[in-house]
Amino acid sequence: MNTSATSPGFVAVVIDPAFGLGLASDERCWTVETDSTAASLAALAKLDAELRPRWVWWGRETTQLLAEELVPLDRCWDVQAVHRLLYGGWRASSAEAWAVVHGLSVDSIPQMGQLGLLDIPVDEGDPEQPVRPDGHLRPEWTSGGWRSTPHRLTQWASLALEAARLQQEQFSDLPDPARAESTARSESAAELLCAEMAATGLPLDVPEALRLIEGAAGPRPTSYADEDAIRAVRDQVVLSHLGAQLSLNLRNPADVKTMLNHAGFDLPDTKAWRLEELRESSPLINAFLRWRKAERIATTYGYRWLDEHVHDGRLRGDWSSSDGAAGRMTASAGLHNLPTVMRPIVRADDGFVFVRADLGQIEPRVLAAVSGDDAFISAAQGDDLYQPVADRLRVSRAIAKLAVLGAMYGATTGESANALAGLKTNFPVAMGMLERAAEAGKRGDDVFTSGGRRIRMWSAPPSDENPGSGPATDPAGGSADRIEQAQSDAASRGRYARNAMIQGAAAEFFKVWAITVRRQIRPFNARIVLCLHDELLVHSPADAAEEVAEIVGNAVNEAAHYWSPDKRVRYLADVSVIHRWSEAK
DNA sequence: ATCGTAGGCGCC
DNA sequence: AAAGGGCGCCTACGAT
Repeated sequence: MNTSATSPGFVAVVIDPAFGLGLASDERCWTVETDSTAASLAALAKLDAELRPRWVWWGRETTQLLAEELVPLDRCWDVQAVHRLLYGGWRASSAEAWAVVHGLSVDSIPQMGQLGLLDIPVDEGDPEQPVRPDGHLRPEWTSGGWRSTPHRLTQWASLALEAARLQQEQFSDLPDPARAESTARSESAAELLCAEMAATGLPLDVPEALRLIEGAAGPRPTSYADEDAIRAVRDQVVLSHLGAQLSLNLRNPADVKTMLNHAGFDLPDTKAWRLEELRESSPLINAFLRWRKAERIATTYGYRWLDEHVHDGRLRGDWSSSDGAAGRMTASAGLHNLPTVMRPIVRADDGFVFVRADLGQIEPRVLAAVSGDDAFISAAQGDDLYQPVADRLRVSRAIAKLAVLGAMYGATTGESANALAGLKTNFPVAMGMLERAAEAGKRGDDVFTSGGRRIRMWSAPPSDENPGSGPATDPAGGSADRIEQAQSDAASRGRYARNAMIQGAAAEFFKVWAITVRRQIRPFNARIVLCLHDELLVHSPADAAEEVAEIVGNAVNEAAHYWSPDKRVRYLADVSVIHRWSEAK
């Protein structure tokens, strides 16, 4: 099927800050010479308005430049992001994407530098050509050589174009090529959004952050000795509950187990949820749990974190539009796991507010949509999905919720597993879809999300291959153990595949929502500053808050229209206008 | 010294 | 109510 009549044509672009733009379309290659990055980006924006193409670029090196100046582009094709969609996993270099679309093994990708003694010398051909005789991209080019001359810029752009065309062709192998291609477009725009979030940063109230850190971790240490002393004071609060002068390290779980043993508690591990139940009955455990909270802030979100990741009142980290598992966004620098107690420090600038929104019950709703289970879809038509499920199963809402979540996560024991039988009889289509994914995973077969993302499975390494791997375990490796291990690996792959169908589909929906918001809030000078799996935080001028909030809410319906395989499923967003992140419900 | 793994916890 | 899926980041520790 040819969609080129209705969709904009590809134009590939590479940007060299010193020189200008290298461009390639199906008809021609050309350059736009400029004397600065700003001029290059201005020229690009002008071309975008004139040609209205779908921009093709290799990946990060381009999106980073665009994001720094916030160039307002929307339609794009990010070869590295599309590669992750097609191929799965984290690896996403240009050389890798190139190799895969050309059917070359990624293991044969040439590296820069000396030839190893055992390497078979290959014909490297003409260094002026970006593609080697063996078909791989020349490493000297991928590592920056592409920008050394104007001619090379256009060559490099035409290769990006070729890679994109080949990626497009590869979608024809998927069950729904048109849908996968639309995922490729939204994933590409999400990558651009990620680059913008990395450049913009999350506004932080630094004085408040310092107060909070001091409360948990004590004053900023002035020396290593001082740091030790402060730590000792923190530890002493817990250790003082132990009558004897036991020498133990609270940061060593084995020591903690010993400590609890002495106090009369025999526990398999020291996980917080397990200790939580004993909190009331033991001042020691209570003190220890409080210690762990403080220790978390002191070590992960303390002064070092502030110094390393917060500058000019902005918390900045790397953003990736799709992690290696199911395609959720990831972020570093604590952007995705800031403790709730620290959320008050996320504060809008003066004259600005946050428009915050989260999707309600998104995972079961996408399960309804991607499975096409009529009974489940009908449960997903109202504001609450779990109550209708509970009514059908004749159980409480709490049990129904537990069962649905358990079905998506692959729970095997407890209450949720008990209720699973009810789900299977009442929602056979949805449960069957999950079951099939789990079976494929157990076999080691890749599975695909609704939008066409490959979920790559792994298999247990053959145990006689590398006998010495792993920590000093029994070299004999009893075969019963091995079988048990293989079964446990298979079960683990089953849960992984099962969950990836849901987590991945929810991530696809979320990204369509986010990029829709990104595009529509631009005229109001508002920006997305945080994406958290089902939650969006928009930094908006205060006087535009109402309009931005309306856009964010409406964009859910647009995302549903664009993405959802079933239009009857209802998607909900809770939207609020706040000054600090902690004001969210 | 440096590396990989395990246990743990933060968020969803 | 039970403890299942994902990620990043911390410390401790054993192997190299």
